[in-house]
Amino acid sequence: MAEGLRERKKRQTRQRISDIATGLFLERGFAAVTVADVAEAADVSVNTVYNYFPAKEDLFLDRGEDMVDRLSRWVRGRRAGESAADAVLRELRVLVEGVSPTVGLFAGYADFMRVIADSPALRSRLWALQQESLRGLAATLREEAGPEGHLPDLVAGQLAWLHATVMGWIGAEMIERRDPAEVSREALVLIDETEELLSERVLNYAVREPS
Amino acid sequence: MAEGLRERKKRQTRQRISDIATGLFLERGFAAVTVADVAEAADVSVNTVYNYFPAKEDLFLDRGEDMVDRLSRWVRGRRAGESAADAVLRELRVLVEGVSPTVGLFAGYADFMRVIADSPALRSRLWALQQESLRGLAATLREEAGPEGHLPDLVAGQLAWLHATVMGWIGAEMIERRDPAEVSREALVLIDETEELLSERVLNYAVREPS
DNA sequence: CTTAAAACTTGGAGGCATTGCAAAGTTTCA
DNA sequence: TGAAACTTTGCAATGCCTCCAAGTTTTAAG
Repeated sequence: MAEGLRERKKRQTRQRISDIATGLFLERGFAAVTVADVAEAADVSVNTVYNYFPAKEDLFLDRGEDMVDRLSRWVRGRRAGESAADAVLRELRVLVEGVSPTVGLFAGYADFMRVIADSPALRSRLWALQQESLRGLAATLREEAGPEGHLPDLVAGQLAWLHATVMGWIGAEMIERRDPAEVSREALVLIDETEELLSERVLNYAVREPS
Repeated sequence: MAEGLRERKKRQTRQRISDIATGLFLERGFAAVTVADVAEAADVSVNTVYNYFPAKEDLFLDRGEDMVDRLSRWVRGRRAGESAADAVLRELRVLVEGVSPTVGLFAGYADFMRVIADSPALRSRLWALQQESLRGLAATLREEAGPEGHLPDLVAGQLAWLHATVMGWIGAEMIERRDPAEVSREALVLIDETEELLSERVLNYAVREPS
């Protein structure tokens, strides 16, 4: 059964509102655009906007929500013989080395980050997403390596910190309008340095047994 | 020159507003008390409240602001032969072992934490304070160990994470109304486990030379 | 094809945080 | 004592967000 007309329209409307809102925020800044502005530009009522998005911040950070699962996904998909940390480091290096937009390595990311950096509300929401990511990763590690003790939470904390640190650094550099390829190269160095700060205990946690 | 009447009154008023607000929040929760309620209870106008506190959240987290300097202070005060991490671990252990209210080890902390846990706005503000603490610590480490490379930021990240993790765990346990002495004992174990996750690199960073 | 139920949209009213402004009221200091 | 400096206050306004009741549209059953 093909998905109903209703579903399709809903997704389209949601996407349209989010796109238009993002455009306005990039153009004028987060604070300078009201929800009423967004509603008008998207040709819906303010109530409809709130029907799709719980809060104004979600209009801008809608996409970043796939970032929440990223760490858990990477760990769940680790290869035989790889630890959780190995998987995270490998996946991160692949994206950074490939100058992937997924990690912010594209010219337009500067504008995006500036909007966030200038808005306390958006920064807050971003931290909240990172917290969620951390919680999710801890849950995954408890599933994969047993729920005993503090280790799942502690290792999750280390890996989430690693990820947040690298992403934060990239954001800070990109906001200076630096060349993505150059930032990519230096980010790889940062990843190396950060890896050296992780203990063996962390690096060898939750190794997937060879099948 | 004795401090003027004006200064004294200002400090008293500020303190009174903060105290009354805290009492109301503890009693009814953060969201259920309006700024107008606080103003009325403190017998001042709403504008006066905003004169002293930038936002509603600051009425509750006023005290937590000494927490911002804590890590920097500990590191700056490290003893001869001690690294930054040594100092943080030592000071933290002293407070935890002493069942100090400073680290949340007192019965009333449960109510305090519940108010925060129930309010996204307060949680946000708390993260913001932690971020500030991290930034401050990184600055301190750059002063104390030289500004080259990423190391000051990375080590600051590790130490701030350690502190936030332990404090967060204590908060979570105290919110369950557990016995402070018991939580203290277990927290010491957590600190041990966490220390084992720090690399030698971190543990030996910024050692103060024997004078 | 008709029709009732379910789901979506909308307008309107209202609560609350926060800001700006100008009119008092108070404290300081010459 | 009187002007300067600083505080407090009332008032108005903006903007986020919620609730509610009245339409509209889509679905699915008959």
